[in-house]
Amino acid sequence: MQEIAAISKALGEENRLRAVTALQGREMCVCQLTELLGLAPSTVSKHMAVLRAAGLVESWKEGRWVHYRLANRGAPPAVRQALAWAAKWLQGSPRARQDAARLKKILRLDKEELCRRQGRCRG
Amino acid sequence: MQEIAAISKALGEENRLRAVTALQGREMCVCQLTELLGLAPSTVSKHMAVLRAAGLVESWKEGRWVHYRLANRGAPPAVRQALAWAAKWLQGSPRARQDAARLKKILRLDKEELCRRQGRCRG
DNA sequence: GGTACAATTCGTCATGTGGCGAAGTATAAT
DNA sequence: ATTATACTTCGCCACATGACGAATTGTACC
Repeated sequence: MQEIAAISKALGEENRLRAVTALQGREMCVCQLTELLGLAPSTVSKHMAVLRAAGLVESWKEGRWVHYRLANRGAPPAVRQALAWAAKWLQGSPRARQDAARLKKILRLDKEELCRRQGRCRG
Repeated sequence: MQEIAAISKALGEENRLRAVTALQGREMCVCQLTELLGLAPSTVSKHMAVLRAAGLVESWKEGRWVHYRLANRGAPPAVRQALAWAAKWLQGSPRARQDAARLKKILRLDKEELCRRQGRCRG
């Protein structure tokens, strides 16, 4: 029951739902998610930690970057079904559409430029 | 997206999951739920209000009693599917089993006796 | 080694949430 | 009308959570 509660709780927050939706069909690093969500990196990191603790996403390091993807393959059935549920009903949501448009632009930028846009590279 | 978040948030709490599980296939009044969950009536009432706001349960008055049932019929598909998901994966949970056993006994008592057991009738 | 930098962790704050008991509301019984 | 009672609302408290910036960590590049 705790596992089901953890999954539900993880999905019970708008910004995390936005992240999950953005990860539909692609991998993203934290800096891309940060740009999309418009939150501080530390905040995004915490959100992703919640999603990972619930088993909804998995992450791995590649150089300095940490990539996240949905835990579709090899995840418990309850998790897969929850993700499918969220994806299905968020599809038409205005917020999801809006994010999808912004995401397109973000994915076109390379990471250096992204960083510059966030104003954290001019040390 | 807010609706999906509200549904998830409502299900993201153990006692509310217990209530939803108990309502599987039956209606219950608040005093029965209170006995099952072992919480104060006011707390149970608040939990049920959250579930109702998310569209997961519906309630109606019958005399002094307020009955709750799952919002299966006529509810939005996202709600029905969420309830089905929760029911499916809570089935085997130890907590759910334990509650099911206690629930059997509670349902055998009539409401007067229930009230007496809760020690709120000896004004 | 030293610097740059993506990400996380830490410290802090404001707000949200779960819990209770007391007070209030609505309905039944006397 | 008065009392009893099933539930909700209100007021309060302790704790959880989302947000940020600062400090820390791990990795690449001089």
